[in-house]
Formats: sequence, structure tokens, C-alpha cells
Amino acid sequence: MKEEFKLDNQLCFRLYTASRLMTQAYHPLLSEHGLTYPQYLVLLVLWEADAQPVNDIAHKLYLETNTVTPLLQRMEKEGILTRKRGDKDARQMIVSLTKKGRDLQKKLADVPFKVGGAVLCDSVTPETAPTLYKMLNDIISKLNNE
Amino acid sequence: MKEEFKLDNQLCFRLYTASRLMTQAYHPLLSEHGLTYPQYLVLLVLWEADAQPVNDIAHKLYLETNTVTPLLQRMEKEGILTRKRGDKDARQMIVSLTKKGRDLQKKLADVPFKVGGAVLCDSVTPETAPTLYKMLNDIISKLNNE
DNA sequence: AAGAAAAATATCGTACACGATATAAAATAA
DNA sequence: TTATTTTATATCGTGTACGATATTTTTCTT
Repeated sequence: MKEEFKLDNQLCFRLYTASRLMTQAYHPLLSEHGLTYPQYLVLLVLWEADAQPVNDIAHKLYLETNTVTPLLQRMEKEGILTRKRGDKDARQMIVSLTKKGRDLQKKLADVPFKVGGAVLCDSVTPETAPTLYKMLNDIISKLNNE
Repeated sequence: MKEEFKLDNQLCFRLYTASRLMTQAYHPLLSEHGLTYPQYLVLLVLWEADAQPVNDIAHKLYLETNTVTPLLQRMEKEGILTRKRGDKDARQMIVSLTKKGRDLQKKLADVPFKVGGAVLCDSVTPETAPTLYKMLNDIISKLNNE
């Protein structure tokens, strides 16, 4: 069979698998606080800058609003954030953290370290990680037409 | 804010994004033939070795059977494959390609090239790709406890 | 200023993912 | 050989993803 068809040679398959397994590594650390990985990503965005419209959050996560909207609605129901129509632009829905959402930052402070440690191996170390980051960033930029 | 919390520094987020965007790159090429990316992965497995039990397929894709079973059921409904109880072991469900499933191999022959070309960039070239592959493989192995 | 176009968000339908659990068959133990 | 355990698969519930489409508000045209 043609080399290109072999599963092991597929870049996409490796990204797909590595991504899923990494998300699974986050799972026990996040579910403890009632969060999913995409919800954690939303928190990362809001911890960096509170009170953002849906579009900004979606753009930073490279997601569409039709994915982010229901996600935010669930988080609102959990009391992690609030959604309010924008004053200047009534089309916008401004998303802000509640105290519960802000407090999660401290509670989740050790997550990056725990997950980071679970990935370290021969070819991925603090020294080589930047190479991996750059490659992934370039792929993302290329596919995102930036 | 702490460096570790910055979204751009998260390895998992980059894998997650790169994986989604790559899957999106496959979409037009696959939907043309009524396939999704996970279904294409199943085909890659079966083209390499036909007539496999669900477990083997799931294991090769690093997926659980509760993900693969409904996926195979949909593909069966599309006439791409068949599912039959094993003769020796009646617990097993043997998955085999139909003619339609086998014929898709020729029709999808150019997919790897088209997608591969869409990813090439400064840091990811035919020369540097093996480095990326190795890192992703190592991460997968580490997280899969191999 | 009235109508058209664009922008921001939401709704809908389908297909994954996956933890938890169920079911049936085979292998093992007592 | 009967009871227990293990294995292979499937079902169920929830939460993403995302293409397609709808709704509302703003902006742009004319």
C-alpha cells in the first residue's frame, strides 16, 4: 500500500490523538472543579482580560460563536460568569467573570505544572518545547490564513 | 499574571487548535465523498488490514469502543462496511469493507498530498516534519502509558 | 432618511468523544 | 461443572465542534 496512507505517517492523526490524550490528562484536574477543557480555555481568556464580547473570546480560541455561545451559557448556569448585552453595541454580549470564576484561578494554579510534567519525555523537554511550539504555531497560522 | 496561565504558552491549546484546523482542512476533501475525518481514519485502518474486530480498530485509533461503535454503525448504514459477529468468538464484531469502502481508497488517493501541501510553512517542511512526528509520538506514548 | 449590506450572536441538526454503566459470551477458578 | 471473573461490545447522558441558517442591531448606500 502507498506510504502516504499509512496511519502512522499522518500528521493530522498524531495531532488529533495527542490533543485528545492531553485533554484527557486535564480531565481529572478540571472535573474536580466541575469544568471541561474548553471551559478552562474560556477561563484562561477571561483571567487575562475580563469583560469581553463573545466574538473576542471565540477569536482567541479559534472557535466559532456557535460553539462558544452554548459553552458560555452552561458556564453562566454554573455561576462562573455573566452575560450582558453591550451598552454601546446592543448586538454584543459581554462576558464577565463572577467571584466564583475569579476564585477558580487560584484553585487551578497548579494545573499547568501537573499537566506539563505528565508530557515530559525524551524528545519533549523544556529545551525542545519551543521548537514544538513554533511548529504548531506555524501550522495554526498557515491553516488560519493569517 | 503568571506566565503559565497565558494561553499562548499552553502546549495543549496549540495541539487542540492545530488538530481542529487540520481536521477542517480535510473537511471539503472528505465531505465530497460523504465522509468525516474520524470515518476516514477508520478507512485508513481497514485499507491496511480488512476484517478487524471493533477493539482492534479502536485501539489503533486510541479511541474507546463507545466512540467507535456508533461511528461504525453510521458507516454501515452508508454501505461502506459490514459488521458481523465473529465465528470463533461471538463477542467480537468483525468489521469488513464493502466494495464501496474499498473503492474509496482510489477516490481519496490525493487527499494526503492536498492536505500536506496546505500545512507546509517555514518551520514545517519535509525535512523538519520527522522531528515534529517524533515529538508528537513521544507525547502520545507518554500519555498512553506505553 | 429609507433600504441594503454587514456584523454579532444565537438556534438547529448531525457527528463525534468519553465517563459511566449494561449485556452477553468466553475464560478461569473452585 | 458451576460460579466468578474477564473480555468485547453496546447503550446512555452530557458536552463539545461545526456547517447552515435565523435574528437583531449597526453601518453603509444612495
